[in-house]
Amino acid sequence: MKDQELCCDMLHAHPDTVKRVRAAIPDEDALIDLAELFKVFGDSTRIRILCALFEGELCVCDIATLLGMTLSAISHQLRILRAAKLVESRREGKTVFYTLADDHVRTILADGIEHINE
Amino acid sequence: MKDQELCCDMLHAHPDTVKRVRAAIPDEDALIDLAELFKVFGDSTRIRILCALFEGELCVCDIATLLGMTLSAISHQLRILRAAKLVESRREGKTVFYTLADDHVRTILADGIEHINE
DNA sequence: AATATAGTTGAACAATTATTCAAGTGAGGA
DNA sequence: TCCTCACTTGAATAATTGTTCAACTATATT
Repeated sequence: MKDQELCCDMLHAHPDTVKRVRAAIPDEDALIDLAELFKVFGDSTRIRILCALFEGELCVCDIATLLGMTLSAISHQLRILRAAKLVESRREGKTVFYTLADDHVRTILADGIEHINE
Repeated sequence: MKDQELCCDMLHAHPDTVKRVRAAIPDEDALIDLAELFKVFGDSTRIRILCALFEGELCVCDIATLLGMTLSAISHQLRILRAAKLVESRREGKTVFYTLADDHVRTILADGIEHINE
């Protein structure tokens, strides 16, 4: 990140437009959080896990079997999904079951699918 | 990606559940495309560009000024946004103006914001 | 034609990240 | 208590990716 003067001389930038738009953009911290959230959706393993959980509660071993991946790989991804509050877990004996945390997941994925299918 | 047998012995996996869910999950190619789309949203520079374009058409130099970044960096990101069909460009003399390609961008970002603010 | 400006592009570098491997929990059974 | 199973975790590695730098294109001006 450099000074604006070093970017280019910026003589061409439209000062009024820049001023107006700058006032309207959300603060940078909020946008970083937003990017972090979408980063979580930006991996096909995690998307596949979320889609699997659309059908209901699943244990880690079921998810691993479904995706043909190791327990370890799935567990690492579930950790990221948990941190983003997209999934929740409950233990029953030796088994840990995962579910979708809320309906935002469905909504966001549905919007994405809509954009692709046009 | 390994054979399922190598993942773990999978004796614990619930075969009926696995079978049912496997039938319901979209095919892998579609989910890879979906992940690619969200990957584009998963960067705060690109999110900031999209938010700036909410306010209307902007030239590359304006965007660079707004974000305090180089023309080159912005141009690289605009290329990715164009490839994902999230923005469109038109040239007017030496200047290239960018706009949002459609309303899906607004919808997807709004859903993301909603998830964060809960 | 020569120059300047707005923007694009390719290569290189640094930083991030998904998966693997090996070791570690925690719960149930013998 | 010892063992097994379901899962978690940390470190290492390979692949991906954002920014910079330098070179290039395209348009306008003189």
